[in-house]
Amino acid sequence: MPELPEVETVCRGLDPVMRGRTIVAVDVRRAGLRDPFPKGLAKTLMGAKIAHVMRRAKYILMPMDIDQTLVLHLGMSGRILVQEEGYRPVKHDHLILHLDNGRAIVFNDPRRSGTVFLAKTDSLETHKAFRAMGPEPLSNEFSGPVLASALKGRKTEIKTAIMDQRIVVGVGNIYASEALFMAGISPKRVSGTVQGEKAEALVQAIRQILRRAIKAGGSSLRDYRKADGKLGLFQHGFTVYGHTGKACPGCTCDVGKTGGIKRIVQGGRSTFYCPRKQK
DNA sequence: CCTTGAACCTGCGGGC
DNA sequence: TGCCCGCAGGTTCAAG
Repeated sequence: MPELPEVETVCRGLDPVMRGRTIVAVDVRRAGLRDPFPKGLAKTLMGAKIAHVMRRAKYILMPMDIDQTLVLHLGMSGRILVQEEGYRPVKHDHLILHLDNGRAIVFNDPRRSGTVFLAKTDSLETHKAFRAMGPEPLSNEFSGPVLASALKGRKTEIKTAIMDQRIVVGVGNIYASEALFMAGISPKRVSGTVQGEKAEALVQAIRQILRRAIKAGGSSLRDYRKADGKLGLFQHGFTVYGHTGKACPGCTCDVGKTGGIKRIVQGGRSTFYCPRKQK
């Protein structure tokens, strides 16, 4: 499910509710998700005060006053909702944090591809999960030359490369297709050939698409919800994702003849693009 | 080191 | 109605 815009939206929804709050009860409803929950998770969290909520890549970080940071990842189908006091758990609610303001923070994930772990706050960046990560796409550390250099010599197709979190973080299957369309680059292009102007265009496209998606509160296809339970709206802003056979904007060609937007599979994932506009 | 493909898990929609 | 298939926003691991 969630790519950078969705995770960012969830963090923005959680922060005002959780900032400075103390965890007064922890409901661990199964042994783990993709990975087992840390040993003694409930005991560790009990009584801890959350400093604030922030995002790194597609991870949600909750640094606490115990020198540890609670780290959550939503995987494919995860959501985190703010509920009121007296909330009754439903199917796939796996972890619930009760706060001293009466709110319940509920992590629900049907496919259980999400994860929850604890990491030392002062050495977060050296944690296994973050060590090899590429730059944040919306930061100054991400630029045409930086991307070009990361892609140099790579043989994989560009679509696969920009979803590789070591190249740049936060871009997933939807925004990869959308960004490549915006940049006019074929998803099948050998990534090492994306240099110079092409790399610059792709960087600008990735930034633009992610910013616009954040403004819309992310994209709700099936599972994803904002922390208040409402839908994101950027799915209405897709140009190519899921638009197989439709004309792309401004395309004057006859869709009946050209087939319009095409769906292919790369690395086991669907890719959508316009073979005429993307080279 | 790079690249590829499979695996993890549940749910939904389409075709028969 | 039921069954089977393919598909779904991510990451990790093994093997070549």
